[in-house]
This record gives sequence, structure tokens and C-alpha cells, in this order.
Amino acid sequence: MDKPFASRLIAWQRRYGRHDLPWQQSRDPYAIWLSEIMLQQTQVETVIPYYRRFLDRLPDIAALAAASEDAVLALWSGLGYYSRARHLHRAAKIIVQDFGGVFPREFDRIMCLPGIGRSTAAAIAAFAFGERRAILDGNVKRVVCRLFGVEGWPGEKAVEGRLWTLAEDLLPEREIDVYTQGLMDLGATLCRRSRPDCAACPFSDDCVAKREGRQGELPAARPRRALPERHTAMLLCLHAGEILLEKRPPSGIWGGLWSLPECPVEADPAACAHSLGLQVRPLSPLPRLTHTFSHFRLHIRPQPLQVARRPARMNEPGRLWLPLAEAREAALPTPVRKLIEQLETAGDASQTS
DNA sequence: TAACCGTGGAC
DNA sequence: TGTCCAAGGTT
Repeated sequence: MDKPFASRLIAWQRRYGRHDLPWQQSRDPYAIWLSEIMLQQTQVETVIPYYRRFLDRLPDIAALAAASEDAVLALWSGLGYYSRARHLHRAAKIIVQDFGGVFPREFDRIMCLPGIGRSTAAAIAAFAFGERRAILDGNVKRVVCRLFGVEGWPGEKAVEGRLWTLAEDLLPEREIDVYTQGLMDLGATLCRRSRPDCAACPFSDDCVAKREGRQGELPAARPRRALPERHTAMLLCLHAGEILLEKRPPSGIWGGLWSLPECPVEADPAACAHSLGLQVRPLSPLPRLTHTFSHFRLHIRPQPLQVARRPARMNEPGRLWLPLAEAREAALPTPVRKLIEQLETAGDASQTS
């Protein structure tokens, strides 16, 4: 390359990069941290409304640390990877207790916080404090793999190690924030996974993938296995306009969220409800739905049940009766939210008819 | 080390 | 329509 990679990228970023994303208006480490966590494995357009709402409700570290986990998860509901929200919350408490409520400046301390790994710590250090650190997210992996013709799946340890080394070697001496944003923007807007816009790319003449016509092959795809299939029945226990929710265990899928009681598909839903202490009458079933996770597929059979009498103890720990309209505000997994919204719509329709 | 952890966009 | 994967980290 006639001119260093970094200076050309910085020039490109100033002219063609993105400058109006909500988290770019701030140097507040909290705002930057929040954006980086939400953006992990999540696309920009998906994050924006969640980000605005979260920052509006919990505008600083003190507010986040003081909030209940339930409130934090409710703000995260629908974004997925809920351990991100639990770790964010834990980290805020650590910052208040150990760092006097001030987000740490030292890279090593940033990276020690729960939910923050090497790449996220580097992004925060660069954007908030101007520290010279390399990130290695999906964009950087794609750009570097193509530019240097790096073979192998980037998730492989050896490949990832090589990518980290290259990412470090490419760093500029100055303007680390513009450079880092430029790397992300180049990957997101030009060096896309499919149909990369090589004609507009400032590195087109230096790119191994472009030269060899291998943009579609680099980076190498992750080796895939067939997704395991799981089945469950979800009980929609209804009584006097309210629905019964059950808190999920603190870890595992949908950890800490409010979901519906489940029973094995081969079991009798009414009998399952009876074991919860409920006398029920089965209502007409809702259409089955399939929910695909990153590592398995879940087939859900939703079974509405009319509850005859509520048990004496209405709200045991981990159980909650909520009016349908309020349930929508709770920390629900997406398919549960969809089911409850269906019920609400059906209820409105039956009332107006 | 590899499995686990969500959801939606894009094709 | 099914498949891939996105501003990854934790266990």
C-alpha cells in the first residue's frame, strides 16, 4: 500500500463513514459501554430503539445500579442474549461499589467487568478515552480476512490469533476513535457479507479477496451442524383477565425472564396445571409456533386454559398473575410476548363483537 | 475447547 | 423458505 492503511481509513471515515448513530453523539463512557453491549451480535438498526429507551429510563451508572434486575431485563426484553443485561447490571453495581460510581479508565479494569471482553473493552477505551487498542468484531474479521486473504474460519483459535495480530499491527498512532469507527463502518457499509461494494472501497487495489475474486469465500463460513429439535407445551393460564407468569431460572435460556409454565407435549396440560394447584378448563388451542435459537429449534404448543379458581396463595415467589395489558411491559421472551399479544387481540375482538 | 446464549435482517 | 450471521462473552 502506497499510504498506510490507517491514514487512508481515517480519511475515508471522515468523508464516507457514519456520523449520526445515537451513541456517536457522546463521550460518556456509560453511553458508549451500553451501546457496545447492545451491539454484540446484534445489528445497528435493531439496537437503536432499545438503546434510546434504555438510556432514557436509566440515564447513568447510578440509575442502572439502583434499578432492579427485573426492570433491566424488561428494558432488554426482545433483544436476546439476556446474560448481556444481567452482566451489565452486575458491572454497574461493581462500578458503584468499587470505583465510586466512575467508569474505570484503565483497560485492564474495563476488561475485568462482567460482559466486557477484549474487543468490547478496546472499543470503549478507544471511543471514550482515546486509548490505542485494537478491536476484533465481525466487521474487522471480515475486512481483514478479505484484505489479507486470511484462510480458515475466524472462530478457530489459530485464525483468531492471526487476526488479532494483524488488527494490532494496523493501528494508527493518532485518531484511534475515527479509525475504529472507520473499521466498523467500512465493514458495515462497503465490505458487507454479501454483495460487497468493492468499486467504492479505498482498499480495492490492495485486497487479496478482490484480486482473486474470492469475496464470497472469505472469511470462511462457520462449520455447521443440524440444529437439535426440542418440543414443549406452554400453558396460558387465564383468570379474570389475568395470566400466570413463571420466572425462569437465573441462568440458561431466557435466564431471569418471566415466561409461561411449561409441560411436556405428551402430558395432559390440565393435569400439569392441576399440579400447579389450578383447576382449569382447556380452551381452544392457539396455532403452534417454532422459535429458532442459535443452537436449537423449539417447537411450542400454546395451550390456553380457563382457570376456575385461583389458589389461596396468589403470588408465590417466582409466580406472578398479571393483567394481559401489564404483562406486555414485563421482561418476556419474544415468543411469549407474541402469544400474549395474540390473546390480547383476541380478547379485544371478542369484546367488540 | 466447544457449547451455550436470542432475535431479526438479508438473501 | 431455510440458512447464515450480526459492534462477542462466558463457562
